[in-house]
Amino acid sequence: MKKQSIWNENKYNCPAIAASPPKIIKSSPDNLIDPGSFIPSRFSIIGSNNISGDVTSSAIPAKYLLAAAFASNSQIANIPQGNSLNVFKSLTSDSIGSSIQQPISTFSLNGCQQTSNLLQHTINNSLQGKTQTTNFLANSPLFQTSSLDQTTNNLLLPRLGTNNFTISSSGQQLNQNLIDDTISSSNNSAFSVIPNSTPSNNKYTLTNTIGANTLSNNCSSITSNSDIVSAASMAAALVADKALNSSPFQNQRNSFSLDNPMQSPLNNPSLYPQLFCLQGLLDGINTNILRSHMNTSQYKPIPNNTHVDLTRFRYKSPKDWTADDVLAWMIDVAKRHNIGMERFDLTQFATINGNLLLMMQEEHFIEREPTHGKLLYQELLHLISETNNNYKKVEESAVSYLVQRLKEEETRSKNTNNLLVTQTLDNNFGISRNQVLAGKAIPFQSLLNASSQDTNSQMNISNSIPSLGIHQTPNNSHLNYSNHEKTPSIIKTSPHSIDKKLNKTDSLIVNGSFNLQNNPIHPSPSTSSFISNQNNEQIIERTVNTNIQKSKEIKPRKRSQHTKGNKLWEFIRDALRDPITNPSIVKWEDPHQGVFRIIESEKLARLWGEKKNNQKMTYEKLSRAMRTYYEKQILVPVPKTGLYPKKLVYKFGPCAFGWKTDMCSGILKRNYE
DNA sequence: GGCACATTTCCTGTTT
DNA sequence: GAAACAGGAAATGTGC
Repeated sequence: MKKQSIWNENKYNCPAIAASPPKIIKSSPDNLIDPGSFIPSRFSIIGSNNISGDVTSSAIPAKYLLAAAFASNSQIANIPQGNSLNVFKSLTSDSIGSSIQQPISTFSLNGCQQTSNLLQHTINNSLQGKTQTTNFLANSPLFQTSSLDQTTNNLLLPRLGTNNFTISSSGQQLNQNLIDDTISSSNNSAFSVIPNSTPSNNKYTLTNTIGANTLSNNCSSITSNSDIVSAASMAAALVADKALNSSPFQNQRNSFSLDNPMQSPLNNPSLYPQLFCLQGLLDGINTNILRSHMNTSQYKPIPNNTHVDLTRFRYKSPKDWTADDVLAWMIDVAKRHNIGMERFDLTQFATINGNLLLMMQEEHFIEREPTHGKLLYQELLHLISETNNNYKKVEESAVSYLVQRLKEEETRSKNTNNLLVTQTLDNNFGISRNQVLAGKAIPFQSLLNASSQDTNSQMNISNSIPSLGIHQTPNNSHLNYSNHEKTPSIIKTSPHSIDKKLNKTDSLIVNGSFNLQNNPIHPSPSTSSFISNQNNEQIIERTVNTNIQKSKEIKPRKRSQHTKGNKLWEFIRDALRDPITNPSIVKWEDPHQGVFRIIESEKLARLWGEKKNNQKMTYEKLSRAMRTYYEKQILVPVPKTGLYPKKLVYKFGPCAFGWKTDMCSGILKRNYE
């Protein structure tokens, strides 16, 4: 008998459902995913709204279902034909209690090679999903409240005690084994199915508790396992909605409101096509597949502390990396080089933190990871080099800005009050005028520190700085980065002690600086310098702004407020974030490089015209305006190398911000102004 | 009213 | 040949 589902197959425009339920759904890029034999073991599904770019994933076929399950700390089981079991997950704890999941054991398999491929593919995609989901959720203030437990901070919503979703059912028809499976792990599962104590109407209630607010949705009957999963995916959609509601992207979304049932995912599945595909995928699966035969003792829940934030390392100096960050970095390397995780021995690095990593030589890497050690070493060198270049860029920008301003001031005040200029610089930046004019490198940090100490500043940023982890010195003179470290670090230890630890003296760190291929480079910026979110950017910008105003007391130059609303490039940037316009009107070619393409040029122009109340806007005019951005470095020309389409492709430049967090845009923005 | 700014409009010439 | 690109020059709307 065909199952009656709460999801009407004809109701949704879902490719996976449109045809008869597929037994096997091929999934790009490797066509390896077979949902018929590969499903999450729990209903721990993180929903993904169709936000584009670097915010979250944009598609959830089977692989993302798995990815989501993985991201939400669910175990993943592969149950091939014959009900044999293949489990892959493990914990590799380090001294601080963090851990990372990776496959450790495979049991007898049917179709061994295929399963192995699936496993690898899934792990890769799971990690990818986790990163993206984390990125996405991390942008929501919802997850940044002070009530977060330290041990779960930066983790996904469902891991938080006050943010649990529960699907509580009052029905009798749930598969008892299914209930057993899910209820036994309800505390760790994002979405749990819990039988209601007063069975009556075969309904389940989707309860979303976030803080003090509880929202309940009464849903239809559950008659199959896939109904449960569907319900979980709706819960996932609600998670996404909650996150979006409180996120900076809320204005760019096309979503639903719980207050308006007609906009709920139940009634508007086109907004959540990925989620609504799940049932279609799972309809092709044996309904008894959901671990109903498993012994739960084989399937212990993963502890709460098993999440690793796979993006955090990007915002830190390598020397500040924890062991988790090191592992996350390795995963990133593996992903970028298409190295299967099962061929990447993470355990050998499980207790290595950033400091130790920086002390390791190539042979240490190779020792621990014979196959890819060299690659890891080179990647680390590259990262350090890149990091320092970026840092240098900020410094240079700040310095050149100061030089420019100082020269202006000097010209202006030559006949008036030369002392003022000197005092202004000294007071505001803690640096000497001669130092600036000599083009001497000035630690960028000193700009922040000096400014934050200026009690006369129009803007008090001192409260903001600690929140970013920036430590201030009592002295506003030239700054030694090592003064700002929270804890004593091995970086400050002598080469001798380094030698003791690794039996080598030649490391990447020498006397507080990264020593890169015998070329001394800039000292490592403190952790704070690597925090590159928009808040920081704004603070940097404000800091410089404040100082600009101070140094231009004669004639303050205020920031332009001439345009109504967004500027053109901001409009395009926002369009790239909006699922309504991305990818139909604009889309990313390479979100990491900031390369995007205009798909529907005239439509984009029309939208821009609507925004500016100008019905005569054309792409020709819009593109002319965009070309003015080349001069300002908001856009940079895209090389016509054949890498990208030759037409309608643009690239954000160093002075564009917000398309991807960056640390220097605030400074550079001021600079071109 | 003057100014700065961010486009907008129009144009010619070039490249894809 | 059409569409897009490039960039000069002047005009425009807005906010200060």
